Amino acid sequence: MEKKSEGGPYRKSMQRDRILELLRGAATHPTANWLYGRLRKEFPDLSMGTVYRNLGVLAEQGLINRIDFGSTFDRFDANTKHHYHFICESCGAIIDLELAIDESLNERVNSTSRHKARRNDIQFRGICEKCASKGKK
Amino acid sequence: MEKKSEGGPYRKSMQRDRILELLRGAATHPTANWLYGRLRKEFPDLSMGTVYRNLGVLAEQGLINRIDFGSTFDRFDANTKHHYHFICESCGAIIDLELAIDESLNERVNSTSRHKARRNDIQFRGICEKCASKGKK
DNA sequence: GTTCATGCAAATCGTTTGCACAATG
DNA sequence: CATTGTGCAAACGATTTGCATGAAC
Repeated sequence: MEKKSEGGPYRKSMQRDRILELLRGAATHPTANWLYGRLRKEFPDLSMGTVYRNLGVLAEQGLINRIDFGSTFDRFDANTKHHYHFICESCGAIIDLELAIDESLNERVNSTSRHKARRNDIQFRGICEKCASKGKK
Repeated sequence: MEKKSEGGPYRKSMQRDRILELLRGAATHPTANWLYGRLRKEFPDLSMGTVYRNLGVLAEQGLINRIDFGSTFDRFDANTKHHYHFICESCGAIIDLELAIDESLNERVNSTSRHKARRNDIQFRGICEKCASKGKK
């Protein structure tokens, strides 16, 4: 609802750079804890506080998005252009889809109700490519 | 990911009945805390534990759904048939839409990727009827 | 009466924050 | 050197759980 107006004059930090790199390289959408586990190998005494603080900064800079549906954990996404998600019901992965954004869906809302829809987000649920090929369920 | 297989032989309880009634009567999607505040008038020494436990039971029975996007709170929904949501960017309300479910969207995913989509959930964002009529930007 | 539901309080979990020190510009 | 970033630990807020008592069947 509110806007945190702006971002200060950020400095460079190894930890932050690596968090962004990991997020950019990740096929799915890591949790803070996954990043923490990953980064602790490079920064043995990294703290969760640092991970969260940097995720906050990166989000403020618009370099990543915080997404949260379903699970108890927040997940983070370095793909900041508008896109839909696929959630695998078998392995839990959250995958970015290439599918074009369909703005015309907004008009369905606007013509059948008095709400003014400006944007829509879709999560598809089913079995992801990987799980499907494993024949898992 | 996991399935909690089943629901035991539940007994009747005033508190649970009222929680379900309140959820059914609610236009938007209450949080546990809203229910707690509301119910404390009828059950002065109600505890949060009871609210959460009952929400869990109702969800297990398939009578309500737990939904959580965005906010820090879980919200609950007594409308268990598949439907899309509208989230007001002005007042934060989460509103059920009448809009027909569009299964054909799944096919777009299935033809452009190797994932198998079975279901899709859409959240529209914008300004709700109420806020729009108030002229609140 | 046996089992489930309750209220209470403590515990848990993910996330945030205060602080003193280290690193950046 | 002024300020931002860090690690640590404590704080936080939402949710969960253990336990003794009370209600449902």
